[in-house]
Amino acid sequence: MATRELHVPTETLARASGGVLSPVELYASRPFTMREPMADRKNIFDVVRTEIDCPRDEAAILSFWKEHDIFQKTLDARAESPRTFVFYEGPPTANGMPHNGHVLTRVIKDLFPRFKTMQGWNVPRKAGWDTHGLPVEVEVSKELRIPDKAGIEAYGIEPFTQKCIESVFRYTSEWETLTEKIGFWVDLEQAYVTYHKSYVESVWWALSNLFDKGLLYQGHKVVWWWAQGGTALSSHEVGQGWKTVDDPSVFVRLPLRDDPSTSLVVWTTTPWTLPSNVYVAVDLSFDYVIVRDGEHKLIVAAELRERLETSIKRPLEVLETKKGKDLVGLSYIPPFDIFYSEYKDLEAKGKDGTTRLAFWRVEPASFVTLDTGTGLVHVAPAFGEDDHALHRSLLDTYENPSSIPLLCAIEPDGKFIDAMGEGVAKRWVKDADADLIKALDRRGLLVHAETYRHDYPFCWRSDDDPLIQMARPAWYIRTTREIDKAKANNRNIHWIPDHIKEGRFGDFLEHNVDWALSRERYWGTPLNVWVCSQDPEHKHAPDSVAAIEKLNPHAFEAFHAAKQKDPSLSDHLMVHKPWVDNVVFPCPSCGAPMHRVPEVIDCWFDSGCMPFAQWGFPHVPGSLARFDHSFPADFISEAIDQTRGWFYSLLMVSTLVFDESTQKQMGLTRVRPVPHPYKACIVLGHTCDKDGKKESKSKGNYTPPEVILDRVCMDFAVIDDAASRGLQSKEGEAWIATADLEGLDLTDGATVSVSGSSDEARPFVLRGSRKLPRRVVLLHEADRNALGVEVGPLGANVMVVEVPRLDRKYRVTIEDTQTPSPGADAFRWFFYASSPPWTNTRHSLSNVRSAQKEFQIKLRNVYSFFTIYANIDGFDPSEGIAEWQGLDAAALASGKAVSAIKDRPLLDRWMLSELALTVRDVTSHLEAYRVHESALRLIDCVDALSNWYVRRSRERFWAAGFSQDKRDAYWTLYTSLTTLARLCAPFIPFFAEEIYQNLVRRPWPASQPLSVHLCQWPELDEKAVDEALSVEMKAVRDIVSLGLQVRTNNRLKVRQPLRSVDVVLANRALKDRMKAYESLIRSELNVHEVHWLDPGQEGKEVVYKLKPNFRALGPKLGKRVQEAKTALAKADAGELRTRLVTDGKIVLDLPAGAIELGPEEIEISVEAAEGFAAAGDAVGVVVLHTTLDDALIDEGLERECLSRLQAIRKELNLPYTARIRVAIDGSKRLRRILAEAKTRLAQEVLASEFLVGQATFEPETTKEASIDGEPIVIRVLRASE
RNA sequence: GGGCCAGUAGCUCAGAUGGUUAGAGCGCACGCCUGAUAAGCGUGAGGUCGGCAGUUCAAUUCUGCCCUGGCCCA
Repeated sequence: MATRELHVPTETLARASGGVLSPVELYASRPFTMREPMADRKNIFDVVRTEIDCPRDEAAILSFWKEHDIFQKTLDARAESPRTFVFYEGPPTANGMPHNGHVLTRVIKDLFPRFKTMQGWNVPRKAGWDTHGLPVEVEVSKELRIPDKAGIEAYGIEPFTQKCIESVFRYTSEWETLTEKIGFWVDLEQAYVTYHKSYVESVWWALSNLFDKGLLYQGHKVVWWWAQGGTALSSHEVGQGWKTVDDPSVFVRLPLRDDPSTSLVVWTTTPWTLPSNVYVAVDLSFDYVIVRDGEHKLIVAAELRERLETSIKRPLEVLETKKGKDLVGLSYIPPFDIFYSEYKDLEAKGKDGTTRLAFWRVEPASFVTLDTGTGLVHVAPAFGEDDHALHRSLLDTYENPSSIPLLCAIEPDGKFIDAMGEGVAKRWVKDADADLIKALDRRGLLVHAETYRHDYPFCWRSDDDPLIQMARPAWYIRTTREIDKAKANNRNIHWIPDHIKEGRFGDFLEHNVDWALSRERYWGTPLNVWVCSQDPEHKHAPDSVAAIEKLNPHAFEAFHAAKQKDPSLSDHLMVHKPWVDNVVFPCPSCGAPMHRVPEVIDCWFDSGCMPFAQWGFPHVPGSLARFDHSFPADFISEAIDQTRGWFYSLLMVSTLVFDESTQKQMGLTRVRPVPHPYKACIVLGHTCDKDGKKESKSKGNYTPPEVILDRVCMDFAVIDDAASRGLQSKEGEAWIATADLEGLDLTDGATVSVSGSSDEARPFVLRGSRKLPRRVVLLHEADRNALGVEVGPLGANVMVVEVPRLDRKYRVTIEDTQTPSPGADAFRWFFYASSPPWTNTRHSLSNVRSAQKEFQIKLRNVYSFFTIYANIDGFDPSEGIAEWQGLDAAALASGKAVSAIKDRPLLDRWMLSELALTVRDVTSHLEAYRVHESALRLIDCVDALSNWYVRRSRERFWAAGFSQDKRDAYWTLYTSLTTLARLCAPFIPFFAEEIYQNLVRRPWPASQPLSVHLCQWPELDEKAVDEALSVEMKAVRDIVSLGLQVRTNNRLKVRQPLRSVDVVLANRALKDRMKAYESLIRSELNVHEVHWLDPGQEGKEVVYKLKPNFRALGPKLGKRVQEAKTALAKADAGELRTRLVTDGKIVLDLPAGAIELGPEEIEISVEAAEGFAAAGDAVGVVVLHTTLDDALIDEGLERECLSRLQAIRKELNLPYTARIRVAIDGSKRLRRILAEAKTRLAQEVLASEFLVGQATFEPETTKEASIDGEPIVIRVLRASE
């Protein structure tokens, strides 16, 4: 027997001080071979190891795959297939560590390509990396301690982008390791990278295409602006930073120009926007009142008057009521006059020929509400989104929009312009609020000021910096122009779950606004728009470096020169800032030099170009064919947060770029109809902790993937009694948070291995406490010394994220060395089986283990059972057919002495039918992307195999000799296991491979495919399907279940045989078909006879119950159905039932008259009467005859003896085939029984000598016992042969 | 604040086009089995199907409102 080291070598632990071991290191420390011989070489199959250690087995499989390049072989094998299944890999960013959510995504993504490959499709799987964008810049800025954009400029954009390139692949090795270990087969070597020159040029081509179609334009966009960083934040980033804060809330009076004694009252929580005020908005239909407030008259919404009264604690007498529409057009004096003197008389000329003042007018708007404020809304188009929209819509009605400026009193750095004057100019807007309020008060314009608590966004990376909304010049894609096409495209996508189509995604398209494309940043695809220095209306969007060089062959000279100086300069930087900013070429219209606009683009646009940019289409030679071959994708999958991300960018780019004419023009072989670029999309939920909370690094409520994949261990910061919140440390004990204890799937009192900075790992008793925070461990002083650790400077206040990075002397690693991690298959299976993929998944080590036990371990037990007996019996599937290929029905039927399915025993036919139905169902589920359903179906099948087929067939495998019945059993089990191995292969590729290698490759090392992943997907064996058999077997299992229930209730152990059982079936039609199952029922229930009773034959142990068939009678009787129910319950059920059988109908007297009921309208159930050894449910009633006679008791005693003998065999730890010598002595009765049963027993327990009475040998073991009061002495010696 | 999703046994999840006894697995309790044995099997307890109204002969299922969690958006 091979032995296995259960402890982790100390040198491994020592190396672990740098963090979690890489798998390569980890597995290198474990010696093994692919097939570790566990038993005799002559065995046909390897014996399955008793202990379960999936990480170790999976590592062996991984190296097997690597050694034989199996992934590549699966691609090669299908390369010529006429059917291509297209999968797009949504690029992750590699500048963060992969987490459980990525595992979910990757295992779902992996499932379908594997399935389709086995079905014979060609499935290219090109990996990709998303490398651009603000997160990368932020990461690099942090590292370089650069606070803002000015800092980046000072540092130098060129070295900065260099740093960005280095940063984007910081965690690549972690990603690749994880990808490999979870068995995600994707072509990492050919991965596309969004910053690569070929990729950028593809994106340029797409943008150029949109530019030519007039879909790219420049305008203003109100953005959430991080003034300190000088950048806009994406909505996603804004979403991360909302906080509840107190802001000033001011009510400001704006005197009417024509009647300064009357004022509009507006309300705002951002006083700093008041200097930029341009309009006041009202709702046309609201009522407004003019009220008296001392010497002033104020205008507010009627409904909000009282609230204002309460705030200012003064009565506001109503003088007059007006409609909103009466206020429209009034002019007022703005609160600050920085723009007033210059623009107060600026006129706007309407397209209708009218003339009006451009600014400081009351305008109607739909966004005015009566929730807060005054019903009069201060509008500053430079800031609010609604404000800006109102401004735009007014401009649209003017003849002279370009002469109407956008008034803005602050600079992009968030500071006031000089015109604001002393005290306010150059101040950060939020800091100036108080002074602005004071100024308003001084000038008598402040009606009221208070504070207002609300949610306000802050910068997610610098949470002291509030964001401000601000209109910025920006480039847009005019998505709204083609939104109907996008919607039509969406309607044709197969969304899983389908509510995404009309729900979240449809909704998003419904409220579509133009795509704000540009970013005022550095590390991104540069926007390829050049503007003429003579006439800014001349713009040009070249689609590639070559196109630029055509206009100016020296355009990239600066880059080439730099490259010559420093050959390590990445070629990809050529198309990035700052190099591309130096590119100048003559304007095609007038010849003047053109310069590029400064912006880069939204990196979501990069990702949306992935279907063609991954091939460098259309510039890279051969890219047309590759793109043509892989457009659109059959399948993509990402988490739900990609709805507005990748799902949208893909759809929108494809819709806009690849309209019919572009497809034709670019030379695609055929025009792809919608949907494109993806036909089906599985939308995934998020992974949560076991309490349903989102996994979070800072909270520590996540299970690191390594714990599932490698070793059950975690790092903890060391604390002592001083920081233990009252807990007392004890030598040999380690106290941690209960949540962490559960996270490791351990219970209080478990023994674990703890290692510190000294090399030695020591055993500890683990204790859980609710008082401790996560990721700290309380250790006794003596233990701290022994481990070479001490309390860190932060004590118990250390942050969870910091723990793994603590110096080795401040932390320990706690490991459960007893139980290996569940491994990659378990990780995968958990995501398939635990819940539908779009619901949030509660992930934890114990949940993963549970799911594994339910399926993989059960399958493993059956597989193990098979190898044990097949080896003993010498069952060799390859006997006589050494060149066998394939495993389908036809092939399997050709094995030696294989009987046709129809000739096999019932149980075999049933199992093969279940198997065939599983093939049918799993195939159709996968074809429709129903992951969870297919997993459930597999669980059912394995359960049927283990829990019924093997259980009921065990005796057949134990039988002496090699009868046809035994052969049938082996072939059935062999067929089931090898079919399941293939069905499971996409789900649990490692274990499927193990089964396959052992059960298929070992008998046929040459002729069968090298790997299960090179096999054909199982074909449905129609001949094996027998649905009636399934129904019948279900009934049998129910009957057995009832019988066992009766035994339990009456304390009749199964070892004691009983004379007979009576069965009354609810469904009489089943009765005749049940005969065939009698022997099954007899042996399961250990009874001699089964009697199938007709209704009426049963005695008092059965009662009938009648009730209406509500589904049938409800619509017919309406309210009276309840009366019928009462009447049926009261009636003599037995008699009515008989009448129903004889007459085919009954008449029921109801209060409102008699009614006639047919058999379809009544439900009859049988129940066991009280006081009998009987039980019943939907299938019928089972009655046991419990009287025992001497013969039955003798039989029971014989079985007892057998059981004791087998127990002794087990105690002696005998091999299954070892012979023994037996001598049994006991009471007279036992001696008689044993003498009669001698031959049978000897055969069962493999006794070469079976004596009743005294032993003639020196026994190895002697057992004295008493069976039901009968004394017995058993002596056993293992036989020499 | 708005939208979408989810809420069913201690846990993880099924299910029901509205039909009167709501299921499975795990866990727990009790027991069985002992040639899959650091396994296997059975039985049992455990649910006002998130809450409140409404529609209906009948609601866990349909409708409305509310609560909790998650995500997206403001």
